[in-house]
Amino acid sequence: MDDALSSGRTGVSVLYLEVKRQLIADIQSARVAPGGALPSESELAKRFKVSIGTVRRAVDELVAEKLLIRQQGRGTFVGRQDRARFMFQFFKIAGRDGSREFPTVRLHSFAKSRASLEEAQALKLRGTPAVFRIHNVLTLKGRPVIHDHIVIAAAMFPGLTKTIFERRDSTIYALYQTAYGVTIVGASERIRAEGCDELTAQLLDLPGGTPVLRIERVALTFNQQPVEYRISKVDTQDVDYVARMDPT
Amino acid sequence: MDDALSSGRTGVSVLYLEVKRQLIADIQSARVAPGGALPSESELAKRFKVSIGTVRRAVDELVAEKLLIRQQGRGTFVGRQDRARFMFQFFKIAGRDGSREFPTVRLHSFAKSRASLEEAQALKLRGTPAVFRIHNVLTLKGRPVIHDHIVIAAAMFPGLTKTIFERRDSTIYALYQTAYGVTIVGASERIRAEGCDELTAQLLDLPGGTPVLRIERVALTFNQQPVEYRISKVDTQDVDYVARMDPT
DNA sequence: AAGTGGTCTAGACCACTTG
DNA sequence: AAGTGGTCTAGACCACTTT
Repeated sequence: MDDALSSGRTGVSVLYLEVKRQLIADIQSARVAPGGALPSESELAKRFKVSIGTVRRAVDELVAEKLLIRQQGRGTFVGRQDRARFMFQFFKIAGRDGSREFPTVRLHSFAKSRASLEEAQALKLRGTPAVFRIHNVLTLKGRPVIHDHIVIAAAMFPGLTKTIFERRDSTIYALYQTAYGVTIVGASERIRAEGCDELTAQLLDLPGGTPVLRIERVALTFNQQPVEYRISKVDTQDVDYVARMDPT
Repeated sequence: MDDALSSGRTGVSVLYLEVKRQLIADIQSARVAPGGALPSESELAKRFKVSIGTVRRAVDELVAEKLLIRQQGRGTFVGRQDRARFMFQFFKIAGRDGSREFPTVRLHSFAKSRASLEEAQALKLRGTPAVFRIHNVLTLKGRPVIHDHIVIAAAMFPGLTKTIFERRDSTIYALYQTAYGVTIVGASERIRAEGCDELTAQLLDLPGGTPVLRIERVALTFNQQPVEYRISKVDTQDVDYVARMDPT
């Protein structure tokens, strides 16, 4: 993170996008660690040889994308995958009354095996590569309501073990970020209703065939690269999946 | 839409928010019609006695909220509730292969009656007010897959009849906007899985009790005011509800 | 050619945090 | 008091659309 922008002013300027790309590169390569402070805006303006307004525009977008956090009077910091952010951005389950609560997570199984074709496709991997396969049971208000099946490429998380996974002190996405430098920036989900399978019935203590929500999530890092494929089965007798449709 | 900003610079400035409020008021009161052009940015800057950059910031946000549409070289226009926008912002159902298609809509029933307690609460109305109650069947690729139950306050749509409703030439939200000046700006949804009821089974040609997606939507106009309460039952054998989780 | 939005600049002044 | 982000200004220049 040292020099002015190299881009040869390619006809169509959009200087601020070049600044933004540089900042993303600096975040991605961990030249600035999660939680760490960026240089001040005037400093960045000097380095990139642009006006401070142009830096602000680039930073504005990164703040909107939650990669950076501004604090007036203090500075601008690299965003962290903490609990609050997880609850806000990724955990869409709420009680009938609208209550939102961080779930208790119990690891049911952790294994290394080969991806199915469907899983490999979702993760954009070729063949049937080695993956970690994790089953979790999430509890809300003392009742098991979610059965998560998580699949991640072994190649992206070298040396991951059951112990490391269990001993994490925050969210799974925080583990990805701090231990493997993999920042989840978004996800896409596909949801449907189905009669629940046997494993889910057992884990959630439901009669077989009870209608459950099936949420298929692909979590993405920079450049839309898939990181995690997760299938959640949700017992929606007491909870809902809540979505807001603000103009995108 | 005539004078400079009246706000007495109340300590904390945020001038651009004042401009934004003014512009919203102008849109809401239909001083500028849907599809119509706003005055140019320099014109607005003069009227509001602010710099053009401040106008731009206000307009930027309204564009992000899809209330305004900018077209370089042409002008800035008030957003319309057309099919494209409906598909993009509100219609979240896609085929297994990801295909998105505008559904064929068949009116099943149109009636005026009283709101249930639950409906009144969702629409933030007191007592059990008169409502229009509409059942629609939506078809994709020749198969009925969605059963919509729509509830709207009669008071907000005076003179609405089955004929007016059926003869609309675009989306329901376009009808709200053009015929009643009610612009839908967002919605919140609660989703769960349940065994399908009898009416839905009949309309979607399903065996009773088949797991279906139940989507409860409250569509909102300005100031988060509820306009429409809609319960959609979706047969997710061939389609999914798709959601993107970009940082909000 | 005239008018619109789109980008960028250079700087003023304010609000807030820290030492 | 010094340093940071937050708002606002006044203007230059560019890209695009319309006449």
